Amino acid sequence: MRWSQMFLPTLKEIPNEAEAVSHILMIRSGLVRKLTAGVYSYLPLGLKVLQKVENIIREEMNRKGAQEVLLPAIQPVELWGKSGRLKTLGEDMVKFTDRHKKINVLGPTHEEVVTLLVKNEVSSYRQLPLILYQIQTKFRDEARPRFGVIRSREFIMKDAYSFDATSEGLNFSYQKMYDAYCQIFSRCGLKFIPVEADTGVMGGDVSHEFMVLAENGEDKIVVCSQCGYAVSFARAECVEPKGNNKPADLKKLSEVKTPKVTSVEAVADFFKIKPDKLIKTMIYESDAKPIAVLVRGDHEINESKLKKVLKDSSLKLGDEKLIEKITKGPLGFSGPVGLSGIEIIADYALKNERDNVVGANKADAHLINANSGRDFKVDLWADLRNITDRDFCPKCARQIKIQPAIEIGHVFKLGTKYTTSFNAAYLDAEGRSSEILMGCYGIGVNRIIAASIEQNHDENGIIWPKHISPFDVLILPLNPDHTASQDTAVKIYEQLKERNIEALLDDRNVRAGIKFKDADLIGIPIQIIIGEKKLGQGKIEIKVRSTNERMEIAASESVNKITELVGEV
RNA sequence: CGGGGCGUGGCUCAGCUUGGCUAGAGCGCUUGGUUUGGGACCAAGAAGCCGAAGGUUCAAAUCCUUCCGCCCCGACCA
Repeated sequence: MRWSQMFLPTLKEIPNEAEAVSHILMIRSGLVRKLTAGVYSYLPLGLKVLQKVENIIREEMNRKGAQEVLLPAIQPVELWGKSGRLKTLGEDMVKFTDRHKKINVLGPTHEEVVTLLVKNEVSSYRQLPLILYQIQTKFRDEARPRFGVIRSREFIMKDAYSFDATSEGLNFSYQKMYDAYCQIFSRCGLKFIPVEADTGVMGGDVSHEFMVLAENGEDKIVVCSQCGYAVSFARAECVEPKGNNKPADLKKLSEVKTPKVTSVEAVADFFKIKPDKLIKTMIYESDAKPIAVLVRGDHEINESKLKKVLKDSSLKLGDEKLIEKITKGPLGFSGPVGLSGIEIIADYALKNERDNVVGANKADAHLINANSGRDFKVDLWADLRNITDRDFCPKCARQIKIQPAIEIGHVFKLGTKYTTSFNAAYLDAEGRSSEILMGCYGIGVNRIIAASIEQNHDENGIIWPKHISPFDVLILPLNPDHTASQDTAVKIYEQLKERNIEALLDDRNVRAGIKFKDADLIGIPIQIIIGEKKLGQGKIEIKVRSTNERMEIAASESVNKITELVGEV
């Protein structure tokens, strides 16, 4: 491709709309342009990268025996009512009413559609296992699109679905996809970490996320630099403290007037203590029954852990009315002392706490020196909170780190969650009917690009890993008026083309400085620099973008040398 | 959805506090010339109903009201 013919608008300045590095660089290097919040056009250079990534994905998926399909984006809303996800996905779904007054959704994901398809076509164990995948645009009306293509409302996803007769089969399919993902991300040149993950609205029990550490990530993962243990933040286990020894010299429980002091910070401030001496009491509603949940003042309740412990996925935080009914006190003054007719469940971290401050269950009052066992009874101890960076690794007990990351892939063992809703069953060799076991596997294709840039850039621009670079080499004849330079450049360009090496020829009639700056910005791994003086000595220069390494070689040998380099860099 | 910021040629921004003459700069673009290894220089140009609507005023980019859009923080989130 000749640059002068290419629609490749680069920007010198940092666009007003972008803050994250990958976002800034994607716009500056002419990969994408924004249409509206969370909606982007891909320009030729951006599309080339996208296609490279998609091809890697296709190769690895096909290698595992997955078959490509293309499922519809327009889906009747009833399908979503059937699986119960109309509610769970809620506002995130893009809906429209057609001329027949029927409501449709633009697919945010395709479990429903694919399950229905398979239910209708598969009825025997002989047709299993089956893995189907597609690469297609998904729509989600995100509450807050962010960081360019990292969280957008319209994005490209590779989604795959496995169907198996047995749980061993599901495990095998899951492992195949897991391995394919590692292969794909490695080939894309990403440093990634697979972590155990929460299943969220997808359902199922086992799940792994593939994370790329990046400053502008929206997710958090917990990593142990000692033993390498890594988990998603939501799932990270907090270790139960050893022992449960309350000394005998506990202080006396007493009430203190605390007018209008409700928040943890305010209470800590009022008593001039650290928030960790407080116990937060939250009233939840579980299976229509209220339950009191206690965590330390400086900790956050992790609702998905709570749901698991209580085996209740419909759990929700109680409203003001419920709190008043249960505690007989107003919101902000709840405490465990004197609560009756309600189960109390407490976080492990409170086990070794003593003489804490708690709400008095009446307006404008708190209790000091409250102690579990003596002043209130805990019905169940459990791990109920989010991990913090002061916690220790559950595997090796060293200090952990919490780091921001971008989720580029997620795999789930769904089991029968969808096949039950859609009654998708098969007959086994004995003629017995069973539900099909499913797995689902997603990759955020656009995110791979953003994540790659987050991970591979410098102050001058992008540095593409070789397999997803839009071109293999960039040829820069510096002086547009110097015929010998131009001729040499064109010759190299043509010869590379014959060898199936993709080159971009910067034949623009602009000054050298502009070519150099743009070259570094768009980040093609190998730059072939053809200058008038050096060419006079029969030499051209090669610059490796990632290392900044420069070498001079004889113009006559350039094509061989470049071919060699393309294989290496 | 809550909090904050912003909206002025294609891009980055000044002007707005304290209303006033013809709305500015740099980059980019067009034409001509000089230049040619890290975002050149000179000259001449094209390009804006100052986000939209309404109001106040002799007079509004500037003040007031409403709306729209974009970005950031949070809530939420395969």
